[in-house]
Amino acid sequence: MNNSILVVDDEARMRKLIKDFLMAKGYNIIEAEDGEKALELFEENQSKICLILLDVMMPKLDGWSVLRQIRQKSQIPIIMLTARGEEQDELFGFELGVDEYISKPFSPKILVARVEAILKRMDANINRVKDCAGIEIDKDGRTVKVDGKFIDLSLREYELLEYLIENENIALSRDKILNNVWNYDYYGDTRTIDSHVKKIRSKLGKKGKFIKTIRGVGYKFEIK
Amino acid sequence: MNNSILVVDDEARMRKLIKDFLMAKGYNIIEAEDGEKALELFEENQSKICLILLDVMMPKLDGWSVLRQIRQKSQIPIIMLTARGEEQDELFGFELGVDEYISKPFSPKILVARVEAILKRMDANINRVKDCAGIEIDKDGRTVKVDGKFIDLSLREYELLEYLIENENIALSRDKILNNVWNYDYYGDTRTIDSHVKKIRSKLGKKGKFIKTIRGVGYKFEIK
DNA sequence: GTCTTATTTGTGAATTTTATGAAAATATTA
DNA sequence: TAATATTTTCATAAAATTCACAAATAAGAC
Repeated sequence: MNNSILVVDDEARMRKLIKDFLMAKGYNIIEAEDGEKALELFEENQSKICLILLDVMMPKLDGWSVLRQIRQKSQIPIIMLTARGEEQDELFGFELGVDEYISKPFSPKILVARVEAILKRMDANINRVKDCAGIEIDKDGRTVKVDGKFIDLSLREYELLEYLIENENIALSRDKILNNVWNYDYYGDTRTIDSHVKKIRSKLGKKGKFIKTIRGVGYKFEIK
Repeated sequence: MNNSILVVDDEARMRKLIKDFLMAKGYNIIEAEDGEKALELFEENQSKICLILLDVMMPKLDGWSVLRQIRQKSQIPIIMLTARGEEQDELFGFELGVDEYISKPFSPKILVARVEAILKRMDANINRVKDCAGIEIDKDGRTVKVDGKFIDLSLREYELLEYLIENENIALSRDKILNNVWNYDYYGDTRTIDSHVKKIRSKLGKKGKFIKTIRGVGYKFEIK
């Protein structure tokens, strides 16, 4: 779907380098060789693009101008590519809405890491609904559907389930759960979690088994 | 603990400059004035060092050679310090495992920022999963895979294995193991460890042999 | 090779931990 | 305030793990 990355750089060699590494990670790449082209392509493919990699130094329209124009209508994440000696600009760029800088030359590892870090950060904020193997959780509506059917969860049940799913594949100790789902000043029995887990499991039906018990530790949400 | 940075540069003035800024940020600095010295010091202090700042141009053994030798046994983050005009080498350097470049002259602010950015990213990645010759251990999920297949470990089994692998290549006495894996107030039979080792070995299958017996002492995890 | 010592291994009882159901306490709503 | 729903606690049942013991095996010393 929208996993295309717009790469804007006047050097074909640089574009190719970036393209190779990001395509290997499963992203689709749209290339632009200058600022004007970048704006055009962004316009055309806005719905597909999830992130822009933008070189600062370019003929015709430079990176800062492109940035300003895009920021007038979109909050899409933008990573600026700066060359040597442009460090001084980095500090001022954040005001204009730069999400991150990568200075050339950069290692592919760094490139991929930053891109993924940013996308993850965005996802967390934008993605208010998450679907885990048919358990659909809508954080705005605070509702949960299992196989398309709404199920009723009480406040604690909902929050506990949300927390578990938020931390999919991570084993959570009872203490950690209490600290995050309950108020941190809760001093009751740690076993109260078990009761809630029991209820959630039964309300999830067959999918209740995705809440795994980690003996001696706590619980983990895991689809397996 | 391991917050030392190895700074390798033939110019004493440059080393001092870097040292001053990084020490102000709480890092411990180990200095080397040439490549040979760098390799020696890295060997000696491997467990303490968390990052290497490596000048490219040096007498005796240049930065690239040092890089290559270190990469043969360690994935420690390495930042190369390049002088102006050495740009052409940089792309090839990434293949050798350079994490980042900083070109001289650089501002102290940039130096510190890059160092911290890399360390932060490494932290996030290193901590999560570790792969030792096909034994993959995920601390967040508290799961262990052997050759891609999940194996079930009980609480003690998991913690013991994690402890052994955490201390790869270090012989651990039974007392030390008891103190670290069991609650410190455990006063049972020290032979209990043996039973657990046995179970872990059998669950690891062929790879169980990586848990070595150190007669008269205890055990050691070692891939050999 | 034999003797001594340490380790491995299998077994099952004791212990620990979790699940469950139900009741008590608390909060919410009408 | 009464009725209702939710949260918490508790007791017991069920499940899984831990651990001690002892026989078998292996390693090292002489």
